[in-house]
Amino acid sequence: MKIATWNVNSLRVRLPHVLDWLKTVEPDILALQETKTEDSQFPLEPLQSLGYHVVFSGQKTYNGVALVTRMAPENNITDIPGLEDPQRRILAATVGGSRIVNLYVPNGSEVGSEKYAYKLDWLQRVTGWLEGERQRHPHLVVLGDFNIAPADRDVYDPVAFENKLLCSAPERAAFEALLGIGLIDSLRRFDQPEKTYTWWDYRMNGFRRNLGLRIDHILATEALMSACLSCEVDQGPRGLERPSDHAPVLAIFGDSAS
DNA sequence: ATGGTCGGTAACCGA
Repeated sequence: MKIATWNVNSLRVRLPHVLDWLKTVEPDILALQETKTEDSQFPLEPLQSLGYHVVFSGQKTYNGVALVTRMAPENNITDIPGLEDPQRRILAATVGGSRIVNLYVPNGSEVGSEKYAYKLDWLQRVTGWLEGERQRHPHLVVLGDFNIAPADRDVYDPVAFENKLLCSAPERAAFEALLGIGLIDSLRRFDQPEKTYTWWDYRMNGFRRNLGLRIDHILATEALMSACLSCEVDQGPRGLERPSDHAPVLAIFGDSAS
């Protein structure tokens, strides 16, 4: 079973990349963020024609999440108790017996800003809800754009980013709290190339110079992780013409998840 | 040199 996450920064612009990637990699589940598409405008048919089910929660201009799945998604959720949020950032579904939670965590704008406070509050509320999800679903995957680089090795210049957005102590503590409910950072279960990142700023030739951060993650419960065979970043799509500023992250699970 | 580039949408905002 192949499970992936990809912030596409506008699904309509990135649709050719997404379709090519689905054909090449053939994931069982692909979680998309920043679709930036109202549900009435969602490009459903091209994805369905590849044999996928699709559920989505979008809005105009900003945010938006989707799940592209081989097996039919069940018990879909786009809103959680205790979080009245018009921003479309959460999409959970049960797929093939596993609970899949796709998150587009708020960016936070700047440490100390109103958006930063919203980010931390959002993370706290979502983590509280996920604790219940973890109890209800032994096979739980939480994946998406977390907008948090968990440690200094996830940052191309840790000194410059010290206590800056995406790296501040409260954000990293929020990420640790998420792991604390019983989730594992799948990429760190495996050896990775030096300086493995998932996002590179469009400016400054960031990708060519590998000036990146690792802010997109696939977390899973130990019951699933014990069957995880690999997790890696696919930098290929980031090098295409008109790329997203994020690369997909892909985890592969064997059959023996128990 | 404290910039720079995208996407969405129509002068800027958000990332």
